[in-house]
Amino acid sequence: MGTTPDLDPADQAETRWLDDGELRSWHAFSGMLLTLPGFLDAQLQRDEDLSLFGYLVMAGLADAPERTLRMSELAVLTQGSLSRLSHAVAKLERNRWVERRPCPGNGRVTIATLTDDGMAKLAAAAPGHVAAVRRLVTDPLGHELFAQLGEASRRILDATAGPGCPGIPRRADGEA
Amino acid sequence: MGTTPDLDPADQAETRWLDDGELRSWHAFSGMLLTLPGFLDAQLQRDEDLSLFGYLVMAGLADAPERTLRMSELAVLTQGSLSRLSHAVAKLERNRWVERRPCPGNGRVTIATLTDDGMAKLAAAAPGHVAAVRRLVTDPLGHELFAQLGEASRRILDATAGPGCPGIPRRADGEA
DNA sequence: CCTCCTGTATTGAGCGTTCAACTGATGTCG
DNA sequence: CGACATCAGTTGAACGCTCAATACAGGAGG
Repeated sequence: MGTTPDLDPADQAETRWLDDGELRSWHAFSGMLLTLPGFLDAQLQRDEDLSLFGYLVMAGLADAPERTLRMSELAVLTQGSLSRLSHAVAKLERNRWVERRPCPGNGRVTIATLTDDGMAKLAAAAPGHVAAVRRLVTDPLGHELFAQLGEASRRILDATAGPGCPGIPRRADGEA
Repeated sequence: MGTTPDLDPADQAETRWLDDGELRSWHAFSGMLLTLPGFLDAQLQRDEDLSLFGYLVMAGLADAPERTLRMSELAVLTQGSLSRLSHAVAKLERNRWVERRPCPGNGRVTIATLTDDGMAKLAAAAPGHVAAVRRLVTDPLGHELFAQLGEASRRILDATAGPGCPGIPRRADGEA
C-alpha cells in the first residue's frame, strides 16, 4: 500500500502462498470466523431479541459512568463504525432500552444513555450469553489456549486498526 | 457483560462469570470477530466484486475432482447453510463463474461446477486475498501463534458442530 | 456578519444472511 | 399402486451492515 505507489506485475509473482500447515489453520480459522458470530447472534436473537452488537453496545454503556457515552466513544469501544452504531442504537431506542439526546453545550455531539429498562434487559440477557460463550469458546479451549486466542486477537485488531481502514479513505499521498 | 451485574442471587449461582483476564481476552476476541470478516470481505468486494464466502465456494470447487461438487457437500466444506450457499452460487452463476445442473441419475441432487471463467477469476483474486490474510493475520501472529489459533478454531468449530446447535436438530444418542 | 471548512452523527440504497415456507424427487408402507 | 414422509435444494421477506450522501453545529478567515 504505502511503499510502492505503482504496481509492477513482477510484484504479483511474489505472493507468499500458504503452506500445508498454514492452510489447515486458515481453513479452520475462516470457518470459525464465518460461523461463530452466527451462533452467538442466534442465541441472543432467539432468546432475547438482541443482536450481538446490540448487546455489546448496552454492555459498554452499563460500564460507563452515568451509563452514558458519546456516540463516537461508544463506537470506538464496540469496534464498530458510527453508522453501524447509529442503526443499532436506533433499534435499541425503539425498545426503550437506550435514550439519545443532544449533548448540552455541544450541539454536534449526541450522548446515549442506558435506561433502567435497558439495564434490566441486559441483566436478563447476560446469563444466557455468557453460558453460550462458555460452551462454545472458553470451555473447549481451556485457560491457556483461550489466553493465546486473546493475544492473537489483539494483534489482529492492531493490524486492522493500522493501515488502510475502510471508512477512512487513505490519504497518505499528496491529495488536494 | 463482564462485571457481575446486580442480579438475582439464584442466577448468579449458576453463571460462571468471566474473570478479569478472561474478560480482556474476550473483549479482544469479540472485537476481532466483529471486524476481521468485514476487512477481508471489503478487500475482495472492492477489488474483485466477490464476497469472502463466494471466494471460499470457488476455492472449494477448484480443489474438488472435476471442479464439481454436490451443493450439500459444498455447504459442509464451506461451513455454510444450504440456503446461504444457494444464494451465493446463484450470484456466482450470474457471472458465469459457476454452473449448476441437476445430477443425472438422482433428480433431487444439484451439482455445481467451477467454469474456466471461474478458475480465471479465482486466480486473479487469490493474490490480493492472500496478501490481505498475510497482512492482517499470519504476519502479525507468527508461525507458532497462528498454529495455536488454528487449534483453537478447530475446537470452537467442534463445539458449534456438536451439541444443541440451532438449525441442526440435536443428534440423538443412537444414530440410525 | 457571511462564507467556507471540519467534525459529529443520521439517513437511504444495496447487498448478504437467516428463517420459514415451498417445490420436486425419492423412498416406504399399506 | 397410491398416500405419505423424507431429502435436496430454492425462494421470499425481514433484518443487519456497509458505503455514500446528507444534515447540522462550531471554528477560521475575510
